[in-house]
Amino acid sequence: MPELPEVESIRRGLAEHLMGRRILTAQAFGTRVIRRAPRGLAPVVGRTVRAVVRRGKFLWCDMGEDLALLAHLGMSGQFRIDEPSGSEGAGGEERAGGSDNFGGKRRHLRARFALDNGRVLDFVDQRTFGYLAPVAFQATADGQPGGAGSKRAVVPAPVAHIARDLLDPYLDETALLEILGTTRRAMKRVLLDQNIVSGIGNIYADEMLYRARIHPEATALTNRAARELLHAGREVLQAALAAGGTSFDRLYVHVNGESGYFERSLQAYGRAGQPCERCGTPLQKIILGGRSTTLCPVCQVAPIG
DNA sequence: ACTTCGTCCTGCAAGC
DNA sequence: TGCTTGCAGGACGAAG
Repeated sequence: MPELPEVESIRRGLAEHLMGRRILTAQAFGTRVIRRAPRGLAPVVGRTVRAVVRRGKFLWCDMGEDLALLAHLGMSGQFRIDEPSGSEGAGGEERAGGSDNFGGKRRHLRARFALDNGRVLDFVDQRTFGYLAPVAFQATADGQPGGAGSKRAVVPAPVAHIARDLLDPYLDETALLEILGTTRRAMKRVLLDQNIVSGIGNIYADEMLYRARIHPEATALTNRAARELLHAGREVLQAALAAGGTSFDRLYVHVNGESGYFERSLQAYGRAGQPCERCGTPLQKIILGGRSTTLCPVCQVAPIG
């Protein structure tokens, strides 16, 4: 489940390989990957990648002339850049679980782009929650003129409602703290709401709340707790980002969906039943908003103002 | 207007 | 052993 750190790592890898590259051909396999692309992938053919940009878990190639190739990885989407089939070097495959056919049409291949440097960009996705769509740009609602030090942004239209993330220097932190302090929704729901703060998924939401010692069902936080949550959140994201930057191979834009993740440093997610690293209490698993949630029933409390 | 819920999809794990 | 069932997840549209 790629969240902000993973998507940012992928963005960097893509930028390295795609900047200035022209797309010669674009092919979608099946219709699901282009379900949000009325005209399919055709609009990007012949266009050149000017930049690779991210907002929350969305990323896109800026193709200039009011065109973006928008991508969401869903749960299992991967980008891969390969040499032309048949010319791959021997012994280059060392990845655990690397059972894909190399050179031919690999399993779960959803789209393929031919680049002007002879390489191929593949979009691979097992669970098909990801998608690609050539779209136009639109100004965001955030950064109201005169707003607190925020800057207007222009993003692909389908992303205009997505908030900035915790690592975004233009995040309106005052407004976010206000929401955290007054909301009547469970705090984990708020963290997962991409319209409030973006980039956080089920894994890092649990981590942030655990580290900030805040119960996932806590509502309106005290100012102190809200600040603590943002602080813990930034630490979690930055640590994961630092770890993710090291897992790149030359031609592989993405870490392997399973093994490449930053699970080593996770203290809450997926550890239900195991002892809390702080107090030894077995971590508890609950369902919140239809999503599995892991927490320490002793350490994590609902701050009452 | 606001919040919650159901849906999409596939592979793996657990249960009978 | 082989089958069925359940679970996982992000984001969106529908329903409350």
